[in-house]
Amino acid sequence: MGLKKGPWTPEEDQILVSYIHKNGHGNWRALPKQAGLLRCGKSCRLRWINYLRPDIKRGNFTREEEETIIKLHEMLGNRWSAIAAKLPGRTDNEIKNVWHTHLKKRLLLLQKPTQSSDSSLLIPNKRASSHQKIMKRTHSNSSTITHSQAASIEESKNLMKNVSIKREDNNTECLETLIVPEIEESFWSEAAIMDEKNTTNEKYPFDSYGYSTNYYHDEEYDDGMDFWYDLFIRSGDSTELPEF
DNA sequence: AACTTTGTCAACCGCAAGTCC
DNA sequence: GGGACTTGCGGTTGACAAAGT
Repeated sequence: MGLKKGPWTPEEDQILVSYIHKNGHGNWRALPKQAGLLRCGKSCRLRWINYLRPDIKRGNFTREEEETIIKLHEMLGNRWSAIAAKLPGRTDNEIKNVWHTHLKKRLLLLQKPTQSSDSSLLIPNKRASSHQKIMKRTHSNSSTITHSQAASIEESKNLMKNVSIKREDNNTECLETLIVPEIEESFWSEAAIMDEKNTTNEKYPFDSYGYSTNYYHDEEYDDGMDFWYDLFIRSGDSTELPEF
């Protein structure tokens, strides 16, 4: 009762930091009362662990850190604290956020579709609009299902093949339709081979993580994932399939 | 320019494990 | 042994900013 919630103010940060520097944090539950903070102990602990600790590393994750997260997640699953233990200065919360906002989508885009049952993750929302434009020409060949139906289709079905996703808005029917093209098998195998060999050539200005290979830079793509996204889309249309 | 949608990330919540008495 | 309390973890939420319409 009477405890504050929500974002911490600089003043609260200052109080917490100076208290811990002076007294340590023996008992988190008792700490806020002793320090004069209107927060629960849990909130104080979280703020210290995730933000105020002196050994916290700030700034974007490096490529090496991202690769480490991907590899460790492959081995450990969602054990964020265990993953964080291998990345000095990074917190489990931060790693969890990076995974959900960047790495998971990146991997899903490059994974074989049968490994995912959640079609909503196959296409980053941010790109839905341009994707919609690109896909209009294939519209006539597709059947239509609702988004929720698509999400519940079992792994046995290949969601990437001629499935359209109907979007719903405030219970109104079908405002727009997204069509996911059939992907040539060669797209996935080629991407995997390229990544394994760390190949750099004109066909692949970016590796599968979305980083520039430095050999070639196409100004059309300011983001390596745009390159892969376009390649992904084009590979579903044999008339525009790049030279695999 | 106004409104809507989407992405990001700090913070919260519930639960399980650990510790103390 | 077991109940009360504390700590730590992972999933989820919500505020805010940026991007899109």
